[in-house]
Amino acid sequence: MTRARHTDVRETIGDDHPTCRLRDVLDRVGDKWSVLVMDLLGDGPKRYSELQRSIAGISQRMLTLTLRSLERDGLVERTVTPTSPPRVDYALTPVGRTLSSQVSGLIVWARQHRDYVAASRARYDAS
Amino acid sequence: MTRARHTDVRETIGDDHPTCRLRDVLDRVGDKWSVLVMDLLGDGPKRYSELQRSIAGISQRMLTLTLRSLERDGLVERTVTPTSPPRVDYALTPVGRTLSSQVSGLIVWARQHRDYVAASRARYDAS
DNA sequence: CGGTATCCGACCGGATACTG
DNA sequence: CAGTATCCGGTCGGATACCG
Repeated sequence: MTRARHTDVRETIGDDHPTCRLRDVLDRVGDKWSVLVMDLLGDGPKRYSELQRSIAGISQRMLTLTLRSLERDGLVERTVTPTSPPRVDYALTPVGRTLSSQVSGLIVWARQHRDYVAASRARYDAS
Repeated sequence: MTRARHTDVRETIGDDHPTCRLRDVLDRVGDKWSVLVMDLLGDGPKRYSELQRSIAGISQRMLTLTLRSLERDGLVERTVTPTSPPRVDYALTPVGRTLSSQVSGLIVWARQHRDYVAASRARYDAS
């Protein structure tokens, strides 16, 4: 939202001119909390409190904001069971699952190459 | 298998050791400029000024910082030709290419689903 | 339980100026 | 051409408090 601040993006990157859209989606992937949430939800629906426990370090504020934007993008579905106290479940939508599998590929990459990256950094910083 | 395809994101994130390295790598993907630069370099080596021209909207500062961190991570190689004026070329390393291909998967996803995402947002914002 | 509202410090990144 | 240095406004996100 209001990413328009960042000037007019008429660029040669990608084939399609509105790179803003492309960037919007990539920003979603770029968000570290979104990635972690989508990865967890790839395992199946989870309650709010489950997510909060699983992602130690995330603040209530950020968990809510993350879930809201994922829901807004149609990647996550929110289900409220009006018991008392209320129960809220989050699950990936079908489209959300397709993104989740892409993200999963990235995570696999990250795990496979983290030693390489760490070594590269050490070497770079040494010189 | 219910959770085999997932990473150990369940580890705490509060303590910085185990997961933060994973996150460091994902942050690289998360950076919007890094993604664009890697995508461009996927086509072959490029000069500094070519990148700057292709990615309209990027500041000189950010292009330099982005390239430096990609180089530090061993994903991009910097080659200086000491002519006058100097010429600097950037190219993906072999490992950089493997990440680049993951990234292109994401970009393909983004193109395929950008209408869906846009529609979801419109519907969400309307309610 | 599952949020919302508000404050505020940290950091990110654009603009600008200068250099080998 | 390919950077580095500095300033600084804006945003992100943690902490805290409160609510249905």
